[in-house]
Order: sequence, then structure tokens, then C-alpha cells
Amino acid sequence: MGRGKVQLRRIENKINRQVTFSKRRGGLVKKAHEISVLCDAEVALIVFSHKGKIFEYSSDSCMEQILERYERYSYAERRLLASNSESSVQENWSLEYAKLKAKIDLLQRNHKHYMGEDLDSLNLKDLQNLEQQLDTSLKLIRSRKNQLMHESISMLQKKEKAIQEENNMLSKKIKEKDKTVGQQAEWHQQNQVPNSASFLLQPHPCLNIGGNYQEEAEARRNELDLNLDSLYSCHMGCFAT
Amino acid sequence: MGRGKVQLRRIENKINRQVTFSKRRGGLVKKAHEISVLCDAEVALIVFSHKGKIFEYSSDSCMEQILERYERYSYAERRLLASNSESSVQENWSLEYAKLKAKIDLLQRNHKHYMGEDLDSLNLKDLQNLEQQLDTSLKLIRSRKNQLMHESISMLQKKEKAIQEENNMLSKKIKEKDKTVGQQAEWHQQNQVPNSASFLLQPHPCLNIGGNYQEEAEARRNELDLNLDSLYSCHMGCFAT
DNA sequence: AACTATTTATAAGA
DNA sequence: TTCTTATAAATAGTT
Repeated sequence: MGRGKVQLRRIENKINRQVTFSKRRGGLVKKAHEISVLCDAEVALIVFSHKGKIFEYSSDSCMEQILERYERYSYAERRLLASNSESSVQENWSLEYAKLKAKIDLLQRNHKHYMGEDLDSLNLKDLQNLEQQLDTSLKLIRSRKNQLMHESISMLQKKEKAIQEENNMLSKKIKEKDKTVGQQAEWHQQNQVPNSASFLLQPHPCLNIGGNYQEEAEARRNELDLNLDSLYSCHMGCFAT
Repeated sequence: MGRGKVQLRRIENKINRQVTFSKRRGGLVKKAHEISVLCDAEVALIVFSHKGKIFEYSSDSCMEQILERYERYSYAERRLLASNSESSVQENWSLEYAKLKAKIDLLQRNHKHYMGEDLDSLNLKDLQNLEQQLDTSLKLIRSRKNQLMHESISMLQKKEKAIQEENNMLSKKIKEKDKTVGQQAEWHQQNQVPNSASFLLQPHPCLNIGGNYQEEAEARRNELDLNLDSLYSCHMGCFAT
């Protein structure tokens, strides 16, 4: 449903993915709510975005109640565990706990190596592998960074061009206004109409409009310069690192 | 969508309700699946029909994993519940457990970035920081690798020198032995002692010993060359990466 | 965030 | 239940 048919596969464009996620999440929650009302059903919906943000919907009763009900129905194993003697439950927990601790230890040790710390515990072979991995990562990261920056640059260039065109257009307009005013003044002189002081001292409304256009264009140019400045400082940072 | 517009209220006709439930359930699951694929999201959907029948959908990972993750996010609320309930021991365990799980999540997400994966979720600033960190790490790692290699090299050079000295010493010894044997032969000739065949055909025990020394030195030299070879190939690898 | 051309879902009927 | 079809609803691409 939409302008184009959609293939059922991950949307690679980040922006599109984010927009589609937002839209479809709304639709999904709406439909979940509808079925719960129309058909008197109990619905629990949990969605984690790619970035790990959580969204949830649950009909009438609270989420926890529904999940409890779910586990009563489908998690026989956990029920077995829970109904076992308390000591064994705790043993299991402490076993799991120890496992997780070990996993964290490993991850942290690993992470230290990726930070260039604690290298004494590595032999030449390990160091070589690490070096190669980091080198690869760095290349990927720099490529992604370049991509982002190029996108930024072309966006700004496009903007610059558009504003330049607007500028030209406005300049033209102003010139035309000038000409018109000149012709009017000439006409007044030729026909010897007395020039009222107020007419001369107050700028012509058309000129006023022209002035506003110019101010607006100026403001946009400044905005653009600021954007370019921040982008270039980014660049410098990039080249410095 | 359908022949008529639908009011958002419970369908009183039992048959209609059942049919609508069946149809919409399918649609809901389809949409849940679509958002999970299109937007790379994790989705869990649980539906209880009016009659208590259960239906569920979960994207890629299994339902339990998603529910665990959900509970990790909402453990603050559960802690409140836990302090009310009597079995606080187990709740404390699950709290700790959830904390560790969350920690692992974070570490793993981080690690992916260090591997140059999943970079779409980072902005320019993050990428810049990551790049700098990896660059620093890489320098430290390469410095440590160089240190290790230099140590290796000087150790091998020392070994080489020692063996060379041993070699010289052994050569000297052999020469001395040669001299002694020559003098003995001269003495035998001068004193016309009959040379027994067995004496001439079997090498002198001293010579034998000398030969063993030479073989040993040769073996050590070969070993040293091998070590140097592998070291140099390491070097080449280093320069290549 | 709004718009709209299309696709998709589905209510009603068979 | 399942198929068909007219129509409502959702939404992809665009502005």
C-alpha cells in the first residue's frame, strides 16, 4: 500500500527505514488495538527498534499480566524450574550468574585489547591478528565517515546553488523595480506634477519589498556560511586525526 | 477496508467476531513480520482469543529472548513489585541477572562498532571518536609488536653469538686433537711399533667426541636459522599490513 | 508533517 | 472454512 510495491527485505537507507518504522509501528499498534476491541482479545505487542529503543502496546490489562499469562501457557520449562526446590532454583541462578560474569569478563578483556590496553598478555600472533582487525575496522569507519561527509557536502552545495539562483532572481527583480521608479519620476517631471515632500521622503512600497527580499537572502547566505564553517571544521578534525 | 466501514467496538455476532478475529490475526502477524524485516526491528506479539486460545509471533530470535529483553528494560518496575512479593530472593537474583544481561548487551553493541560493523547507527561525531580511539589503539599495538620483535631479534642474536663462540671453541679443540694424533702417529713410526689393523680402521675415541660436538653445533645453527626465518616472515607480514 | 497514488487488508457475500 | 470482490485503510514516495 503506497506509491510503490515493497520488497520484503531490510530497507538499507537509514532515513527511509526510520520513517517506515515510525509509520508502520503506528499502524501495527492501531491494528493490535482494533483486534483487541473488535474481537474481545487480549493483545501484547513489544517492538524494539534497530537502535534498541522499546515500544509496547497491551490491551486493557497491563503488559505484565499478559506476559504472566503467556508464560503460564507456554513456558513449561520455567514452571518446572520454579516449582523445583528453592535451593536448586538458587543454584541455577548462581550458575547462570557466574556464566554471565565470565562472559562479561571476557568481553571486557577483549575490549581492553581493542583499546590498546593490557597488551602484555598477548603474543606476537595475537597482536598481529588484532592489528589486522583494527586496520580493517578503521578502513570501514573512515569509509563510512567519508560517505557521511560527502553527503553533507553535496547537500550544502545544492543548497548553495539554490540560494544563489534565488539571489540572482531577486537582484533582477530589484533592478526592474528601480527602472519602474525611475520611469515614474521621469513621468512626474515631464508632466510637472508637484512632488509632495511625503512622496519623496518615504521610500516606494515596491522598494520596501525589494529590501525585504534582500534581507532574507542575506540571512540565508549567513546560515549557509555557518553550515559550511562547521562542516569544514569537521574536515579539519578528520584530516588531523 | 472492506465492503463497509467498521465501528471500533466489540462485534456482538459470535460468528462474525470469530471470522474477523481469524482474518485480522493473520494480518496483524503479517504486519509484525514485515516491520521486523523491513526495519530490522525485534517484535514480539502475543494474542489471546476471547475463548483463551493463544497465538504468538516473534521475529528472528525466540520469544523468550525478546521477553527477557523487555523485562530488562522494565526491571525498575519489577523491582517495585518484587519488594512487595514474598520471594524477594529470587527477584533479587533476576534483578542482578537482568543487570548483567544489559551490560553484555552494551558491551556487544560496542564491540561491533570496534569491528567496523553496524556503523549506520553512529553519527559523524561518534565515528570521529571511534576512529581516533582505534588509531590510538593501533599505534599502541604496533609499538608493542615492534618491542616484542626487537626482543626476539636481540635474543636470537645473543644465542647466535653464544653458539658461534662455542663453535670456535670446538674447532680449536679439534685442531688440538688433530695435532695430538699426528704426534702419536709420528711417535709410532719413529719407534716402529706395528700399527694394528683394528687401531687404524676404528677412529680414535677422542675424534669421535669431536665429531659429536660438530654435529651438535650444526644442529643448533640450523635451529637458529629456522627461528630467524620465521621471525623475518613475521616482519614481512608486519610491513605488508 | 502533509499529501496522494497505489497497494494492501478485509467486510460482506457466496 | 475458503474464495471473491468491492471498498476501506495503510502507506511509499513525494513535497
